[in-house]
Amino acid sequence: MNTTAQLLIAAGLRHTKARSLVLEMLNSVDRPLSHQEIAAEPEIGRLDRVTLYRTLTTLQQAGLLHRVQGVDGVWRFRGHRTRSGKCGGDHIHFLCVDCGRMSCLPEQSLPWVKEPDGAEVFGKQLVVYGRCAECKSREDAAAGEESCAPCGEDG
Amino acid sequence: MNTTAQLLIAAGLRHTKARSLVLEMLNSVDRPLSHQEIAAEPEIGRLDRVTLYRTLTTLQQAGLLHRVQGVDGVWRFRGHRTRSGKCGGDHIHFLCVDCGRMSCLPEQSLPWVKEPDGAEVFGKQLVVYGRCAECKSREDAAAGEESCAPCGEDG
DNA sequence: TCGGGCTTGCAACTCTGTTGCATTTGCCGT
DNA sequence: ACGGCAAATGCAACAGAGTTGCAAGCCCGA
Repeated sequence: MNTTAQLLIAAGLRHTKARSLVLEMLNSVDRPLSHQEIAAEPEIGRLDRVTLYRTLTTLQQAGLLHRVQGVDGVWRFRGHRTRSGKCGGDHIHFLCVDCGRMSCLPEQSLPWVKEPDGAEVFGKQLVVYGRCAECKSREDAAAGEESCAPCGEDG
Repeated sequence: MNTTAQLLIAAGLRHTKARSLVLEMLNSVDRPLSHQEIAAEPEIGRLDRVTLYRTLTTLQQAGLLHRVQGVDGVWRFRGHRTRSGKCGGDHIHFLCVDCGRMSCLPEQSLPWVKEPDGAEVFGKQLVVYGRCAECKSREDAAAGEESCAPCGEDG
């Protein structure tokens, strides 16, 4: 019995193939992955799309994952217990709008926010978006051929 | 010639019916509106969906609007020049996950964020989500009939 | 007024995510 | 080990946001 199975059982969930695969994968990566990225793993890609969505929801509700949404409207999931230690998700995230990869900025926590009068706050998320170092250098290298203005948001 | 037409022309855009209607509406409301909410206006609802999407994009790129995305994945647009003054969009937003209304928290600006090494930042957005005062009191009143646990994110 | 080109409308499509239902499977008690 | 049942999975169909291609219409400058 490996750690993944233990985590599932400890969370009061049944130990199924889908859950093992997904949890195993998300706990082995140090950034939040989208449904698409997760399904790119051959083993997981063989699962039904719906099963994957439901598995992710189940694991998240059981407290084994957290999820963040990018400015592309896509949810990304990350295991709480990754190789580099625990990750509670309570920090800023960076999304590259070119390659779609999201990364955590764990040293920068979320600011305190005063909620509107009478409102109840469930959560908050701060997403910084732009171009990651890899995409930037790739595009800078190709800039000689054609200029492509970065389409800034919040104009 | 009213102010809306002047704004369009000053931005280098043609003065068309669709753009006037949309800009007029967004500049008369003090919170960001989704495509759906904008199309609920009878005059605007008569426009084609695609036209409305394209109009919003055009106005945003021309710097007359800014847009924010909620945790529901839907973009919301707000005019820069509303009744209550200018709004640059550089503040925290609150989204009610019950009624879907987004509101600005103008007195709370976004924190400074250190971008990852080598990355280029286009923008950032901080969205706080929960239940607004109205929805909360409505649900609290109905709580006697059936209890509905708020499904917390980032579990 | 006229014509070029930007804008709009229409149809079809993509992508993310959800719902209902039948089938399969994990798991617990025997 | 086995049987039953609830939970999990797979399948089909759907919903909603947003996009693309193309033809028709409208703005606006000449």
